[in-house]
Amino acid sequence: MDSVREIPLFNKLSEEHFRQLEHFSYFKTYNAGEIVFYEGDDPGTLYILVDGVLRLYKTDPKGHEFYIHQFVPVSLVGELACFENMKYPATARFITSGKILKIDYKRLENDFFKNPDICFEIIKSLTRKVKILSNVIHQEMILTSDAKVAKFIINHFDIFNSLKNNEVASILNITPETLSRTLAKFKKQRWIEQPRHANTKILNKAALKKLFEE
Amino acid sequence: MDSVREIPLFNKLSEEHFRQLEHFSYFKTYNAGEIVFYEGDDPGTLYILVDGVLRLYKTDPKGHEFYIHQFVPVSLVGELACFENMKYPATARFITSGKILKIDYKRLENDFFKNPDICFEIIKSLTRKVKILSNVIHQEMILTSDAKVAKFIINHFDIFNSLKNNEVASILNITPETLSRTLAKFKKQRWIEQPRHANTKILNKAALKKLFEE
DNA sequence: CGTGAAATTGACTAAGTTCAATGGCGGTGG
DNA sequence: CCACCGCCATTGAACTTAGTCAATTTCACG
Repeated sequence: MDSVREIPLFNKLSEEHFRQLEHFSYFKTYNAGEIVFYEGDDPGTLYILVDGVLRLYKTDPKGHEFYIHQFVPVSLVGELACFENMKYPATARFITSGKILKIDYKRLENDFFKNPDICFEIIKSLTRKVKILSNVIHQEMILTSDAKVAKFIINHFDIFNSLKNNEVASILNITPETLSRTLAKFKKQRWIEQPRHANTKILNKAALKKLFEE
Repeated sequence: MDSVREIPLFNKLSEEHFRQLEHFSYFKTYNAGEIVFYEGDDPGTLYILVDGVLRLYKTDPKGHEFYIHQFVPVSLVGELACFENMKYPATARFITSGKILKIDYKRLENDFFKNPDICFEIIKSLTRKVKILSNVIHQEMILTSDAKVAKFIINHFDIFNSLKNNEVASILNITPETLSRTLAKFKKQRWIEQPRHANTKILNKAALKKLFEE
């Protein structure tokens, strides 16, 4: 994807707007591990993720990363900070290599947002984010560690199997030790099975579900 | 406020739309303590708070209320559940008596959302919510209890003074005991002072700030 | 005053994290 | 081929933070 014209968010833009947009936006490629913006950075740039996986996280005073979400293309990122003119509330780091369209927000004409199609896309994006954050709150504040692990195994079984426990723990915002102990507990109850060199098997889905469905 | 015509969200609506809207919406008054909807309820109703204070909270498996936000008029509530057709992710309860406009979402014509002014209001409402939830995550996941209390004292000094510690604790999602101990700690450090029958005095704002600004 | 709610305090508990030790496993290089 | 290295996983013990429970004191207010 090399042109703003290919971005779904803008698919109904007028030719005039396209030409404007091209003047104050550009594509940038990133390597895995590179930071797009830091929590606390001043706003002003709107990001559209067009390639790669972008992780959003906050950092606590002890330096621990608190995982919030991983975006996949095509996603609008950073609009809250821009709309509200507040510092970015989280850090964005590429997990894979990727590409982003960077847009100078301040130079976007207001009438840009008069376009109903753009508005609709923005509403969709914001709605997704409310949902994401609402889920984060549920997962982190309401569920116990056991419940989080059980939910992840059931709802993201393939991801669970493809990632190292290390990575799973970081997504769940628990330590690898806690994950290890929780899995040991599940195995002891014979709710799951982890044969050597093979995928985890769920033996008692109902028991696992009971942990996170009240 | 007795007419949909007075609601800012709709102030640019056509006469035609007003008449439509009046057909599938109605005002309802509530007493303090009454529930507007429960977490887990099926969606379908859009709420516009026009009078009173409405608390949004989740309930954890132990039955504790997890405070998320208190809305004041005029606020759109429940739009996420409606847009995404998902169960309400939290419970809404009136703290004071109040009044709400209930709108049957399914009967809203799609062209309702073609109205740019409506879209703009929805974007504003969603933006507010992303901000609210983002703050909730910061407060609850990143800050310690001490930091939460310090932040609340400084940023909501008047509210802190006007509420019972009981209430403050519930807003901060900590127990009254923890709040009491934290305040005792602050007093011992001479960061605050609490003369009998008088408002709390902040003696060392910088020290308090350092607790929640990294 | 007296009564019931709110606040305080102490001892204990619960849930997870931290730290440290150990074991497994795969890849690499002599 | 195997010894070594580094990363990951596991396990135990101590620690941290805040919640729980219970007893007591304070307070507001009729």
